[in-house]
This record gives sequence, C-alpha cells and structure tokens, in this order.
Amino acid sequence: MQRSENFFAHLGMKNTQGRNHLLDVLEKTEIPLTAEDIYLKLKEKSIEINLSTVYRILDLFVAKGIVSKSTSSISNKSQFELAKKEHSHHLVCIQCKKTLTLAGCPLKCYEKKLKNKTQYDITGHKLEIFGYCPDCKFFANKQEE
Amino acid sequence: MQRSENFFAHLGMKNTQGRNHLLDVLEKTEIPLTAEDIYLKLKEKSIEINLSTVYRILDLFVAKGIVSKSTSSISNKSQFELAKKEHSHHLVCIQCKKTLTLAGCPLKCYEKKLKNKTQYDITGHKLEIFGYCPDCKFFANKQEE
DNA sequence: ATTCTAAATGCAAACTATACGCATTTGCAT
DNA sequence: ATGCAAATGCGTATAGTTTGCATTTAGAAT
Ligand SMILES: [Mn+2]
Ligand SMILES: [Mn+2]
Ligand SMILES: [Zn+2]
Ligand SMILES: [Zn+2]
Repeated sequence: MQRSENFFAHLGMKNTQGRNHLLDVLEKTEIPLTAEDIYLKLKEKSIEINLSTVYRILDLFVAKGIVSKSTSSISNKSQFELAKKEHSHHLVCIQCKKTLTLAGCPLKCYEKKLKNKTQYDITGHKLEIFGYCPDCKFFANKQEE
Repeated sequence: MQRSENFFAHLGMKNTQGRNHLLDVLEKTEIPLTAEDIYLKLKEKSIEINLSTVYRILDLFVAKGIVSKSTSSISNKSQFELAKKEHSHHLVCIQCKKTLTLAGCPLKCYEKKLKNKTQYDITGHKLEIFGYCPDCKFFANKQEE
C-alpha cells in the first residue's frame, strides 16, 4: 500500500518500496518488533528486502521521529514500534520476550511529588516491567515445584 | 580478601580465587560495571582472569542473586552491581550525574492493576528518573532562553 | 598430607545483533 | 527519457557474549 505520495517527501525522504513495506508492517502490529521480526514478516509475504536495509530504514525512521526504538534488559535485541504521541512503557515476558506496550503512565503524580520533595527539575524517566506472559506463567510455576 | 570460608559454600558454589576477586571489585565500586570494566580493573592489579571466566562468574552471581544485571539505554553492554536487599530507584541529574536513591516504590499498586488487566505474572520492574538537580537546574533554564 | 574427581578455568573459536564499504539499482527532478 | 544522488543488496567487519574442549583447581574422601 502506497501512502499519500508526499508522506515521505514531507520528511525529506525518498518514497521507496522498502520504506512503504516497513511502515505497513509497523502500522499493523500491536507489539514492538525486532528488525528480524520485520524482515521475516515481509519474507512470509514474499517481499524480499535485505536485513541490512531493514536496519537502515529503521535507523532513519527513528531519526525522523516516525518510529521509537527501545532496548529491554531482558532481551538483547532492539525493538521498534510506531512512535506514539504519548510516551509509553513496556511489559516484557522474561521467558519468551513477548512485549506489551502499556497505555498511560503511572508516574505523572509521583513525579510532581518528587519535584517538591527533592527540588529536582524532573525531565523524564524510563520504566520497564517484567513478568511471565499468560502462555509462559503456567510452565514457570510448574518448574518451581 | 578471602571472605568467610562458607560464604560461597552456603550458596552451593566453590570458593575460587576468581569469584573472590570479582566480589572484591563489586564491593568496592559505587557504579555498575561492565564485564570488561571488571576484567580491566583486575588486570590493573595484575590479577589475570580470562574475560570468559568473568562472564561465567557474573552469570552465576546473577543466578544466585548476589548480583544484578542491567542494560542502560546509552550503552550496548550489560552492567553488573551487587544486588540490594530492598529494591530502590534512582533520580539522576542528567547534567552532573548526581544521584539520589529514592525511598519506597511508586509502582506497587500499579503492578496489581496490571496483573489483572494483562494476565501477566509480574515479577519486577526497572525504573530510572531523570532531571536536573537543584544546582544544575538554574543553568539549564538559562540556556533555554 | 595425599589422592581423587567434579567443577572451574583458559583459550580459541563460534555466535548474534548490528554496522559498513562498495557496486548496482531506484526514485525523482530536470 | 535522461542523469544523478540516494537507496539497496551483498559480502564482510565488528562488538559483546557464549561455548567446546583440554587443563587446572577446590575440596571431599582416604
Ligand atoms: Mn511514564
Ligand atoms: Mn520499584
Ligand atoms: Zn512469555
Ligand atoms: Zn546536577
């Protein structure tokens, strides 16, 4: 699917097939994807694009603010998703690495209190939550027995 | 320094020289260290230990709960530090790096809600807060003008 | 103290995620 | 249609980490 022809042009980028394909995948997913996830999803649809190119396009998208990149302490791969206007946090399965992007931020109020208490001018935070996903938690509990 | 001879034994580990040396380094540092940091600090003291072994010992320490492993968003290397009994969070000045350890955790309640909403079995989280400390925020504001 | 054995270590090589150089192809302005 | 800068494919490099295997060591048994 070709987007409005000046979507990329507005951002000073050529409107290439590869970029359109990546954007298609990123628009369709609900969970953050690794470069390889994207590469494989395209391969399944018989869209051959070099993994190097996937990395290069993702770098570009991040630089242009279209996509946000995150790294979890649990996985050793970077993950990518469409940049949300609202910042968000991730819930990561420590077994299968499945990652949910969480809506909303639980720290708004806490930051205000901190600001008063510490006199720091607070500019941001990084929060990551770990656990076992529904698919993995059964086996995790079994193993402990 | 040799620790009490059954420190390692209690945890089902052999009391080896390498493990003692790593623990010495980790006990002395105030900042998290990478495997290579540790390797080099030991080399400076003419303690030769293979980098593979450093990684193996760190893995073991993490598995035994002696050490906690983290990855910063800045670097692509894992960092290691002695595991604290009470988990805590840090408020870091992004200019001078001055760090406050914060009392209490603002996420207890949020985690319960998440558990219900997502069906994940939540086991932990990592939170870091950034800002300007009282000493730095004046200059930070000036610069914006 | 000496002997014995499983576990730990050193070393080289493998592995994984990501980046890069360069020849070829593509998008797009002319 | 043409020309050219930018994007891509492909092979290779790099960095952090892990692994297989031969050797050494810790600590239990004698
Ligand atoms: Mn937040
Ligand atoms: Mn907490
Ligand atoms: Zn899972
Ligand atoms: Zn400061």
